[in-house]
Amino acid sequence: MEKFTLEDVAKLAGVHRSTVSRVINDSPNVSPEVRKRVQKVIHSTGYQPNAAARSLASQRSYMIGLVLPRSVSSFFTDPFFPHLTQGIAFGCNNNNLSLSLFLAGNREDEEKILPRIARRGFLDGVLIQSGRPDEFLIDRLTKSNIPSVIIGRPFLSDGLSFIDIDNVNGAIKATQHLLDLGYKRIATITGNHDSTVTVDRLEGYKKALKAVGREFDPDMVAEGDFSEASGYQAVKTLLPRKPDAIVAQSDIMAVGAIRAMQEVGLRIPDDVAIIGFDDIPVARQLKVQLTTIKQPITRFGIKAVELLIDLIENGTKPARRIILDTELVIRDSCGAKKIREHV
Amino acid sequence: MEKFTLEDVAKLAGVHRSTVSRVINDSPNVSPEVRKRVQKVIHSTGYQPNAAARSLASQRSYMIGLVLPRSVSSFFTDPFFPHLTQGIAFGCNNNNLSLSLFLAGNREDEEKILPRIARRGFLDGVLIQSGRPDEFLIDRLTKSNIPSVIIGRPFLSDGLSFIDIDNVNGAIKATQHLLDLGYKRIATITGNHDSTVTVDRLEGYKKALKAVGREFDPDMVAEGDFSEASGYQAVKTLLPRKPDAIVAQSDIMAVGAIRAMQEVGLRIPDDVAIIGFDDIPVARQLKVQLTTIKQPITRFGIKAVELLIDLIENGTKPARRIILDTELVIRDSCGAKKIREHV
DNA sequence: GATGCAATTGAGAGCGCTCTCACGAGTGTG
DNA sequence: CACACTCGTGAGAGCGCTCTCAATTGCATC
Repeated sequence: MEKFTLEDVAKLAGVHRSTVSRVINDSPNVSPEVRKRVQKVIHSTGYQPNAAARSLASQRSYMIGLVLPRSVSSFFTDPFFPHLTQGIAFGCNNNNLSLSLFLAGNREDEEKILPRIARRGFLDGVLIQSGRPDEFLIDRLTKSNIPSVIIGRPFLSDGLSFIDIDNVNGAIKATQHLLDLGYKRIATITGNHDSTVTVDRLEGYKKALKAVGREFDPDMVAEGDFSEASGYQAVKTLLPRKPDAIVAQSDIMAVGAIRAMQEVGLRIPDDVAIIGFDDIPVARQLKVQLTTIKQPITRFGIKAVELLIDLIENGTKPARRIILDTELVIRDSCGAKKIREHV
Repeated sequence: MEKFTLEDVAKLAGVHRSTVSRVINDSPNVSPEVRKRVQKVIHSTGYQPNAAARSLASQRSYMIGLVLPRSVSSFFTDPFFPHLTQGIAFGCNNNNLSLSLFLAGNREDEEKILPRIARRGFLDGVLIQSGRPDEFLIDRLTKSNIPSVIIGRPFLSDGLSFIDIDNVNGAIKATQHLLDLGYKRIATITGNHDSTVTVDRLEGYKKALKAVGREFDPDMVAEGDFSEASGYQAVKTLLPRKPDAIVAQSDIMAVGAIRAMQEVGLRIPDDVAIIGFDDIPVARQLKVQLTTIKQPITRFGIKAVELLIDLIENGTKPARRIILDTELVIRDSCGAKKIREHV
């Protein structure tokens, strides 16, 4: 098992190293008998080509990186990220790629990580979670010419390839749903303002209101940070404004919001309706199941990997963009299933 | 920027490739002036050694793998895993290692992943999350001679190196705390029974009861699966037995349990006390802050990486074990801070 | 001034693959 | 039967590093 190389396989099969290489990379130019003989040896010996040698010779590592800048601290508070990571891992498994994970806790980490990521001969490409407006890692990595796909629209998307879900439209659907049900005082809990996700979902919220001639009221907006605790806090701010419905920009913030409302004895959806965003499992597990905007999280991850492969194989120019659709999932937290006598 | 190699740096610095290599790997035998000159060139050109070439020549990849078998589906329902992953990532950053992530969704994934992990020249070692009793991946990987550290005591730990927290003792502390406060009918919500975590924590619970001469009552045990929903369900089973306190084997199950109890109007800790396990952030964010057994999650991850490095550098024999201590964190969910007139 | 020794540098043989090129055998064509 | 052409295989030159060994130098020693 120790140090078993191509050469050894070749000897056992009575052919030249080159031929074994051809079999492994299923090149067409090998006669059926020889191919069979070589495959038999490979199988019986459990031979696996040396990854480093292969990378060096072929200039391909078949490994991609997933980079989470320090700004993505919600990796640990929002189940969205583990799910996304899972989707990406699936995409990698399906395409015989390996996935390398880079988590930066602080600026120092980012500095330390950067040269490792950009090192030639290491990664074929990277997926970078978009972050704040001036994202150090995105800036550096995209400049380093390594094929990169940004997960989520970056603030400056010029010339960059990215994949995102249609946040604007998703928020429109959510707000529209509440409007259709006759709610009048629709508040919203946003993520942190320095995220395009927040910006886009807020824009959708505004657009939906405008579409029915409703005035946008800044007082009906509370800023959170995509954590459960921030949803809880946001409700404290919002309650004095007497909303009858809330658009939460993430399910996990909706969970926090519900907790806060239940504490003061408000019933959902009777007193206040609430709609989330993401459709993570917890949405289904609440006592009052959460109506939400479903993101195709797993598909999102898989598509991201496929887009990156496209860039790796066919060049990064021109920049490509993929926007995935969302879906309104109606459960119980907005009262759509009851007959509403409102309006 | 394209194809800039050691040789190019050498030419610019007017020395031989070997010398540049020495500077990069800070070998002592380089004169100060030359070292300075070479470093200047490296800096000004932004040179980074080719990872594949280096791995091939040195037989070290400076990359380790984190393997999550399909049985670890709670990666997505329990925040414990993202935190652990973070700890591991920190450990890697501190030691200039890269981290490769392998998530298996099903058996097919595991088969597909295995040869990639075991490929020579790819990983220096692997961290494997322990799983079910007959874990396919653990079995295969440890047999393949790649240095491996199991995260969490495996069922069959013979000859394997692993790291775990002291689950038995942690559960003793938890149960003891409730006993000390005078609770009489202490129930417990466990994880899935085919996990050593569950087994160990249940054992601690039993031991603590026995230590004070209390009989163990199987009816006071409800099996969950470390998910919030299972904690919720478990309470439904447990309530008819009228417990006055509950040891939940994870915070997230405690959250579910609390939700269930609040729904039927039980107050915490006045009607039922509850203690969790893990000390994830949510424990602090609940209205009634959760008393819990704190795991040093980040340190756990860092230590795991260090143990693996030890195995890589000094050989895997004899097998090494690290058991980390837990800590009782007293908050409000057990009533310890009020003066109890019970007993 | 011959000798020994440490410090510094250069030379070059790998590491285990891929991939182009050359070669020989087999096939078809006029 | 000479020719071109395809197909399968072998040869061997890299890929960009590391690391051992040899060569060179400077300096102390006797």
